[in-house]
Formats: sequence, C-alpha cells, structure tokens
Amino acid sequence: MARPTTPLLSRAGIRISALEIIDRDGLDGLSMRKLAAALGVSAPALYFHYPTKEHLLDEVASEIMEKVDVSAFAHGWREGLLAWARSYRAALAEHPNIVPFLARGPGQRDASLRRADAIHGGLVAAGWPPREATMIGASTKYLVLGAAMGSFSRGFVDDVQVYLDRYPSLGDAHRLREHADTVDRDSFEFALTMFVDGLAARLAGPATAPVQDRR
Amino acid sequence: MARPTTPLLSRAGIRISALEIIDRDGLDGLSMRKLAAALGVSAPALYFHYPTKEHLLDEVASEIMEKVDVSAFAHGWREGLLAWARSYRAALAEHPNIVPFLARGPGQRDASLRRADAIHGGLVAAGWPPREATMIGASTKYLVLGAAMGSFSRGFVDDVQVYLDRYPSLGDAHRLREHADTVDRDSFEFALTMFVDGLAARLAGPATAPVQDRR
DNA sequence: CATGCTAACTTAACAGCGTTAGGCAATCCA
DNA sequence: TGGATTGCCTAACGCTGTTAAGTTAGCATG
Repeated sequence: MARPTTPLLSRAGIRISALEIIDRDGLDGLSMRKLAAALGVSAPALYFHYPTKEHLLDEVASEIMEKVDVSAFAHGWREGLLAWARSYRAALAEHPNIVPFLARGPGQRDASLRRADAIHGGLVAAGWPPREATMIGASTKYLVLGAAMGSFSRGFVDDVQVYLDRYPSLGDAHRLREHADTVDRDSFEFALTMFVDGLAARLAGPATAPVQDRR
Repeated sequence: MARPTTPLLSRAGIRISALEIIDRDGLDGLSMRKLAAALGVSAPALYFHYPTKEHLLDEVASEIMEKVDVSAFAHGWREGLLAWARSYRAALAEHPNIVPFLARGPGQRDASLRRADAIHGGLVAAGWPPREATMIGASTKYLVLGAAMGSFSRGFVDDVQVYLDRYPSLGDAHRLREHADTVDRDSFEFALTMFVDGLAARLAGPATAPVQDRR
C-alpha cells in the first residue's frame, strides 16, 4: 500500500480540512500531524501537495480574502469604502482564528495588490488626492484588523467589564461573551461611521487642510 | 555547582533579556532555551522564576503597557483620547514584535482594567453617553492595534506598492521599508484625526443621532 | 508487452519546542 | 547543629515542522 489507486489527497481537500481544524481548535490547534490524521493520511504526505505549512495557510487565507468586496466604489467612495470595510470584517469574523496569521501580511501578492489597487483607484476617481487615498486605505485596514483581533481574542473583556460595572443590570456573567461580541460589532460600526463622517467633512472642506501634526 | 552562592537569575533580568530577544529575533525567535542561554543558565532554571512562558510574556507585555498615558483626560476628552492613542501606539511601535502577543488580550487584568476605567470615566465625565464611551474606547484600540500590526508585519506593503506605482519618482526599492513606516505612521495619525473629527461633530450635534445602521 | 519514470503514499528520524522529574549543593531558620 | 528551602543542574517526555529513504501504482515510451 505504497501508492493508492485513487489519490487520497487534493489541495482543495487539504485546505478545507485545515480551515475546519483552525475554526474548531484555533490557529495553534492546527498541526500537520493532526491535519493528516483528519484526512486519513500520514503527515509527510501533505508535503507532496504543499511545500510548507506556511504555504498552505497562505492559500487558506487567500480563499477567505476572496469574499472581500471592492466593487462598490462604482457607486461612490463612501459606498465603496463601507462595503469594503464591512465585507472585509465579515470575512474575518467568519474565521476569527485565522486573523492572527492574516494580520502578518498579504498572502497572495497578486490578489492582494489587485484589491489594493481597486480601492486606491476608486478613492482617487472620487476626488481624493492619491496620498490621502493611500492613508484612507491603510486606516480602514487598521480598523478592520483591529476589530477582528478584538473579536477573536480572549481579551478586550476589560472594556466589557467596565461596561458591565456601570450597568450592573446587564451583569449576567454567562452572557459576557455575547456582550463582548455585540460591543465589538457595534464599536466597529461606530468607528467606521465616525471615520467616514470625518472623511466626508474633510472632502467637503478645503482640500489643503492638513492633518493635524503629530506630537 | 548545584546552587550558586549568588543567584544567577532575577525576574527583572529574565524579562529584560526576553524583550531583547523578542526585539531582535521576533516573537517566534524567543525560546526558553535561547533565553536561558543568553542568561548563562539552563532552560529549566527559568521555571523557578516564572511558571510558564505565557506568564513571562504577560509581564513583559505589562511593562510595555505601563508607558501608556491615560492621564490627559483631565484636559478634555479630545486631549485625553489623542494622548492615550498616541502613547499607546508609541509604546507598541517601540517593540513591534510583541504586538501579536499583546493583541491576544489584556495580560494583567488589574492594570488593564484601571486603564480602561480611566478612559471610560474620562469620556463620560466629558459628556459622552456611557455606551458610546465604551465604543470610543474600543474603536481607538482597534486603530492602535491595527496600525501596530501594520508596522510590525512583513505585509501592508501592498498599499505602499500601490503608492509607489503611482509615484514612480519615489520608487527607490531600498527605501520601501522606510516608506512603509512613514505611510503607517501618517495613516495612523490621519485615521485618528478623522475619527476624532467625526466624534467632535457627533458630540456637537444632536445627542440622539444614532450610528448609521449596519448593512 | 516490457521497461523505466514519475506520482503518491509509507515509516523512521532529526532538531527544536515547552515543560516535568529527580538530583545536589548552598543558604536560611529553629 | 540540623532540617527545610532555594536555585541551580542533567535527563527526559511528548509535541512540533520537516527531510530521507523505501515502496508501489500508473503512465509513457521502445
């Protein structure tokens, strides 16, 4: 039983199984041996299909990022930015455990660059100076990733704790996680709205107004 | 040579050495064996001073977080928020490699809670409804963490790439990292300004105006 | 139809990881 | 002075990602 009649593995199947384990057991819960076992195969067999674990995770992450929508800039920068940010966050919220990996940087350069270009182009076409378009893109990414980290993490409970301290009526301990999720989701939407409002005011005002200086 | 006349290790010394390794070799570059070697000691010796690697990292992270300034709310919510966000980001930018660990959540519950409380209290005292104060705190954290992830990561170069594509005059390849840092720093300041501007407009306007609904 | 090449798996093994067990000498306290 | 505790040591466990070497199924070519 050296080589099976029909291949036991496929790249797609490996990716699916890997993502299942990540969703269930966390990013640290994924090991090549565990993944292989889930596929009914020995660990080194995986290396025939993916050169390293990193490459595998890159492709898993890329698949998730494919759900991000950067097409709405056709209906205006505001719509485009909101749709991008929300679909981005939604994609990460579906698989929060992979966020720490995803936050390390763009996996597939091509797809990532294409998205960044669509965003940048959409903003510039709407009248934003290129330099500010870059900063808007980066800022939005910060918000999405920061919020995704929050929703994934064991932490950020401190905020919720403060919240509960001040509203003891909500203090059902067993609903703390639920409240954390709500706070996270609402806070993201709040931050996004405040940010976009600030942008709109800036675009409406004098184009020369500089961002307040640091320090 | 079983027990030394003078102790070779101290908790503070271990933390310092650990942070040096993290700064130099990254978070994954820190192993208990390497840390022990740097201290001229065998790995298990560390476990006499710290019960686990996680506990050690918690204290290292807490030390970094102590530099965060939440005192400026005495001069107004805007000043307090800006000082908090900037000192927070500065603290993380000084040790970017520890950010992925820090993003997992608050290490020392006490100090973390105290900070969260100062922020929340400062905002409420300035007239923000408690629920919005919570969201402002969370939002700001998202921005800081997102920006810190960017400055730490190998990635986010996609944005810079787009930037460079549109400004070929800046295309000195060897200065790409430098530009990434600049974009990161400027984008953070930009996002913070836009966010605070949006907040100011909201506080000035009708207090009942809801955040635009999701979807 | 036989021969050889490549594909797709196997088991065994390596170096490194966090951590635990057990041993031993120096110091502290009764 | 004697026993407990402290602070180190070496050895080892089970885990990790990955490589090496062996085995056989399928395919392409003479």
